[in-house]
Amino acid sequence: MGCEEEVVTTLRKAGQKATPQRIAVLSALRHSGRHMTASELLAEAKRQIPVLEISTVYRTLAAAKELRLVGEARMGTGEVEYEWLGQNRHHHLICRQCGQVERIEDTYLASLAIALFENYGFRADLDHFAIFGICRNCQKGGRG
Amino acid sequence: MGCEEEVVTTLRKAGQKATPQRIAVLSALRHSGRHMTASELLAEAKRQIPVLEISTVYRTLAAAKELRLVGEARMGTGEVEYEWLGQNRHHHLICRQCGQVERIEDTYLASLAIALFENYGFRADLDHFAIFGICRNCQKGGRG
DNA sequence: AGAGAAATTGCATATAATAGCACTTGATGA
DNA sequence: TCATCAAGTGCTATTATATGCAATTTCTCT
Ligand SMILES: [Zn+2]
Ligand SMILES: [Zn+2]
Ligand SMILES: [Zn+2]
Ligand SMILES: [Zn+2]
Repeated sequence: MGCEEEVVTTLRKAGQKATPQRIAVLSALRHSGRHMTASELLAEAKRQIPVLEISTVYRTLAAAKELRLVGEARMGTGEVEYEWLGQNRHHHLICRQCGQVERIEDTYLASLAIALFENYGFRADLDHFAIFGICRNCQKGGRG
Repeated sequence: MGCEEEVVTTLRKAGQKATPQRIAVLSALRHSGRHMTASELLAEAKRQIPVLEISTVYRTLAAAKELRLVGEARMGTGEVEYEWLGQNRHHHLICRQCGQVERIEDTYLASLAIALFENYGFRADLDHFAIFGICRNCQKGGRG
């Protein structure tokens, strides 16, 4: 299934409207396969919808986040980064010193979710975490 | 040790200057023992330093966060909430449906930190997390 | 106590993100 | 196909946070 079709069916299934604006923004994000900021998405989606407004981009992303289609993370740059999640879940380790970003799979956070459910009955949505700290290299005194 | 003295010695030990502005902001936060927003802290600290500016409050909090004296968390309200950490570490579970906030001790996140260190050599700073999800009550169909 | 360097502040301004509101559009079903 | 109506959009205004810079203040050293 292509980006557009998946976006359209998912929105409709959730009782939301599949507008050209949303389709343009979300399929741009899904298609890129990487983190993108709201303004990057605006620039990209404007190629299809020239009148598109940044507020529509934000509202689209907020709605898609509710549906857990996209994840967001503050990676330490000024702007929030968004990413298409679909079924997959992953997280990031960010070094406070050298800025290096490492991607980690969901395993570690998944076991946290299990522990929280067993102890608090809380069903945690650990979709896309940014975890700050010091990387292996910088601990050794390296500059990363 | 009172709020002010602890703030002063910690700042000096870290090579930072203990200005009246910082002392007022940080000891207000420490003294309150709860989450406070930047504007609440401005209002409180202005009682001592009437000329205090909101930008100074933000810069003070950013510096203290670097020193890991204070934690910040986005709890789903519009504003970032700050809290004095000192030596203690805790986290919060926030229900996306009813808004209930539960406080959890550091245990769960501490074992995540251990796993990340063993597997990636990454020393994670899991100071003060806000974890969103659905609480026990709301899962049962309750309104929380 | 006083000089000097460096950090910090106030002020003005910029940027990121959100919200209100009137108008438009997509989905639904006759 | 068309009427209906809630959801979504553009536009504007607002809020929260960050930054540049000149003036001030703290700390250190003498
Ligand atoms: Zn990611
Ligand atoms: Zn590093
Ligand atoms: Zn807290
Ligand atoms: Zn709940």
